[in-house]
Amino acid sequence: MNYWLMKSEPDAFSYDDLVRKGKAEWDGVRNHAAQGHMRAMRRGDLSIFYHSNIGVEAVGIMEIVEEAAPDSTDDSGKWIAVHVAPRERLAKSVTLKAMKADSALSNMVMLRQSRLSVAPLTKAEFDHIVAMSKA
DNA sequence: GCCAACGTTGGC
DNA sequence: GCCAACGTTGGC
Repeated sequence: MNYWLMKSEPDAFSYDDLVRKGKAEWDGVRNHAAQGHMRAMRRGDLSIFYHSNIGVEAVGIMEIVEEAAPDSTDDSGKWIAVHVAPRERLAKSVTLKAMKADSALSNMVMLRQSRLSVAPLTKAEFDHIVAMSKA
């Protein structure tokens, strides 16, 4: 199983919105690196849900429930999307500041390339963020 | 609102 | 195929 981190601006689509819907298409990703990561996702993989711009923090865990398929918001046929479902909200959100300050996360792809909206996490990084949310 | 990082576009 | 110009993302 693989682990991921996916960003959304909460005023467009928040973790609460995902909980309310129960399942959602993660659409609108128009970056080749991020698309590559989404193509590599498998059913059952887990992802951190991260709020960008507002909050700037990891807020929940979600599960990949459907693998890459054409993005319904794309007319060109070039882009794919996956479907996700909420797993659990983090007891305490983990801020970008806290992640940057933690040496255990110094190689995290999202910290090294802040504009990437879909990024892989190692199992150790994923577990570490979850542990931080419980500290 | 500003700016750094980075992706895309288009001229050559 | 290079690179300047420009647009977008996202943190602050």
